[in-house]
Amino acid sequence: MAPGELSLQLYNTLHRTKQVFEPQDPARVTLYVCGPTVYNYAHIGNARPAVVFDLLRRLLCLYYPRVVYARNITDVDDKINAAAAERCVPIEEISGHYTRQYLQDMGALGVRPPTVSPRATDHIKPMQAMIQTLLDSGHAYVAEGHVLFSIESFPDYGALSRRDMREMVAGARVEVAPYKKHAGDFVLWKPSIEPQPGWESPWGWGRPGWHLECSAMAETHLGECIDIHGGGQDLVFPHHENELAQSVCSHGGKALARFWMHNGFVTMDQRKMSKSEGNTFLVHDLLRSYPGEVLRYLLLSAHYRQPLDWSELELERARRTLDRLYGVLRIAAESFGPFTADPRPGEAFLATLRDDLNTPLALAEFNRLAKDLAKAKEKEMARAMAGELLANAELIGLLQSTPEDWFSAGSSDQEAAAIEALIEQRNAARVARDFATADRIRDELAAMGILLEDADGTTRWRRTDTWSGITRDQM
RNA sequence: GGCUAGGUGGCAGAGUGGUCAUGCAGCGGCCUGCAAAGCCGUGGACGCCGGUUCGAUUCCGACCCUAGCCUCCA
Repeated sequence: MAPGELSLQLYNTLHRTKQVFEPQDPARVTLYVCGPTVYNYAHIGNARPAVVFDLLRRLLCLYYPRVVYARNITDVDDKINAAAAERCVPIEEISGHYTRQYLQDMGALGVRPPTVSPRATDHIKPMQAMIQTLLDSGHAYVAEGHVLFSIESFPDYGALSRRDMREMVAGARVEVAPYKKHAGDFVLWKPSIEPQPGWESPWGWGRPGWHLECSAMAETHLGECIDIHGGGQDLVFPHHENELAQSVCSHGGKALARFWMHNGFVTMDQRKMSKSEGNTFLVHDLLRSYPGEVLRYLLLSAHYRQPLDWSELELERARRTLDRLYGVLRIAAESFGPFTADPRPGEAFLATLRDDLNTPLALAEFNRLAKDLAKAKEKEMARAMAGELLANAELIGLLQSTPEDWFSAGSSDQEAAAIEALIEQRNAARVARDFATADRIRDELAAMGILLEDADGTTRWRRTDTWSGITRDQM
């Protein structure tokens, strides 16, 4: 990437400031994002990092020939054990089911599969090797069947989350396990008892601690130092702090990641959405009422580091916005189409994204182009606007349907034919100035969830039967 | 209590030391048999108090308020 104007700036949590991103090796850019623990359906808050870092990955791919993106699957965890026990099924059944579900739900949001999706259970060997290295170098100790990381062995501990461990001990609210040397020490390996999952190890039959999984998987797939490490803000402490400590100490002091990026939360009524609070919306459920693109649009409508308050009202606005964009494309295509996307997004649009993924500004660019497209009077102009709009949309993962598919929202060909037959009848009535009949047919269609629009001598229709019921005066 | 973010028009949400965000809603108009959609135009904002400055929403300081982390959590 050229210097200066064309630079990519990313906010680095480590330094709490935006910095110009330069990869260690432009021929192989590495990105690691903490993926889901698969014990339940993903809620919309879980989807935010998936969407945000999917976009970052798409952007990086535009400038670098090879981007290796790893997003792990945590498939060994006490919550999975609990879910399995509760439903009296094998652990693999829980993790397998929710892994598939996660990939399906994220796919519906336009999230492309990462380059690798490593599963924790496939990386027990490297985890054990890392633990041994930490034991050998005096950064870890064995106590009552556990292997613990000693935070006092790592002077930089707390640097990422800016925490003073002495303060934290003073304010500790939780009872500390008696075998810990320091209250902040965390588990690398812990003993298992049936039916918990476990593996043989030099420290007895057991399973890995959560933080260790990511360190080992990142090392295996991306190497000792990765370019960008991402995740939700709530992972900064303790997860990422611990991950960083383990990796740095087992790699002779080498940094784990050069850039640390954290997305803000999705909230509900200003409160963090989380499984433990029970105030979640599952992606799986939302997809029954809204196209994935609507959810993606809403997730990208605020800057990724800002909180995003989730509401029906905002969903409806996102849908209307996409309706408008598709509507402009539909009408313009009738006169000047079909359109094809430019080979590359517009430079103004790219500049917004290169500035720490300023998606609200990027989406504003859509409005500018749509406005110009709607006003275009000649083919050349229309094609230029639509080409740029579609190229931008492709990069950001929106407007991936055709307008026809978008507005018919899954209606079968038969249904569509029936609808169009009624529209014919209505238009015949209109020509005959029999407006009573025309309006009756329109009402009939409205009852079926079909909204009509007469413009430019044609009648267009769209499905509205999954709409939320929020009316204009409520917006 | 410690730490980290943030407080922008009716709502959502960018940004900036002095000319515009953008979208939705509102208001006026065009178009329409009527609607809907679209188009044109339009008002409205920077938590509070000081300071720096020719000038601050933007920089600095105090204060108030909100959220998050400190315990599993995207």
